[in-house]
Amino acid sequence: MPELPEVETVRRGLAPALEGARVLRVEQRRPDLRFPFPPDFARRLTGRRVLGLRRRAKYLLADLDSGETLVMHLGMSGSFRVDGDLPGLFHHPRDKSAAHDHVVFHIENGASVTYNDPRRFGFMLLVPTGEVDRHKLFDGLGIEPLGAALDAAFLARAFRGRTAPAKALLLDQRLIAGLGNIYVCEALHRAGISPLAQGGRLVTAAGRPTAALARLPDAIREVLAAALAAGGSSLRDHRQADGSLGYFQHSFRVYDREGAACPTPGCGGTIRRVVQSGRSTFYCPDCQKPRP
DNA sequence: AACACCCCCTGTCGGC
DNA sequence: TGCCGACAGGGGGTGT
Repeated sequence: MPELPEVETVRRGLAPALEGARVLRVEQRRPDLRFPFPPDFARRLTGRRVLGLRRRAKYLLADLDSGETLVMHLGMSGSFRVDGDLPGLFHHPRDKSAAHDHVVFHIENGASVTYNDPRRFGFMLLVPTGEVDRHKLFDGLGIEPLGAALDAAFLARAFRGRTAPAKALLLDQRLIAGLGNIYVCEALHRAGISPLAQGGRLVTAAGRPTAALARLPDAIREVLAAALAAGGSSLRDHRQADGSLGYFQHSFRVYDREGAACPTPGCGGTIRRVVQSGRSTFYCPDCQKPRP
């Protein structure tokens, strides 16, 4: 599920249950996810109050009154479920296998927050709050794609001289942090840029953004904003924390649409699927330039 | 340094 | 119906 719009949607769903509330009890049902849980994981959370729930890139950060921050990443298949009768929350069916309910946080307001992750590519860490930015995972992270730093000049600096394809550069979390396979494909289509184009070809000899590259910041912002407004994308029945389904997948223009007509007005092309760096890329060979 | 590839793990889906 | 390979929203690690 989780690229920036999905993680932010999860954050918004969990915040009412967690922010300002105290953790009464934690069930940690296995020793590890992608990585081992931190030593004394449950004990270090028990009795702690959650001061705030933040997001950085695709990470969720729960700042605790102990001075530690619970760092959570959802990997490919992680999701949270909130159960309880807290105002603003509601029960929803446990439609995912309880065999993959790996962590349950019992909150003093009567809610419980369950982390489910079949593939276990997600993970949880505890890091001193003041050291999060210096942590190995965060130190090299790139800019937030919805922040003011994303503009054509930034992309020109990032892409200049690079031979890697534009798709790979946009997926590189050290440049821009938060985009994933879906929204990179969607943003490149909206900007009319081929995912196969070498990054450096989108920058002039003088280091200026080409016209195509100059369209990319708005394309990224627009697709992320639209996805956020839709509550993210729900593939394979992934649910938001409150049990509802995001619906941006109905607005995909290219992702998972191989063989479909390109939605660009007057284009007439057909969406293609290719593999780049081992992952599917969807694009329109007719309106995404330059052609490979 | 930059890039390509493999891997982690489970579930699902399409083809035969 | 059953089996089997391909593939899935991420990203860390390694080899060239």
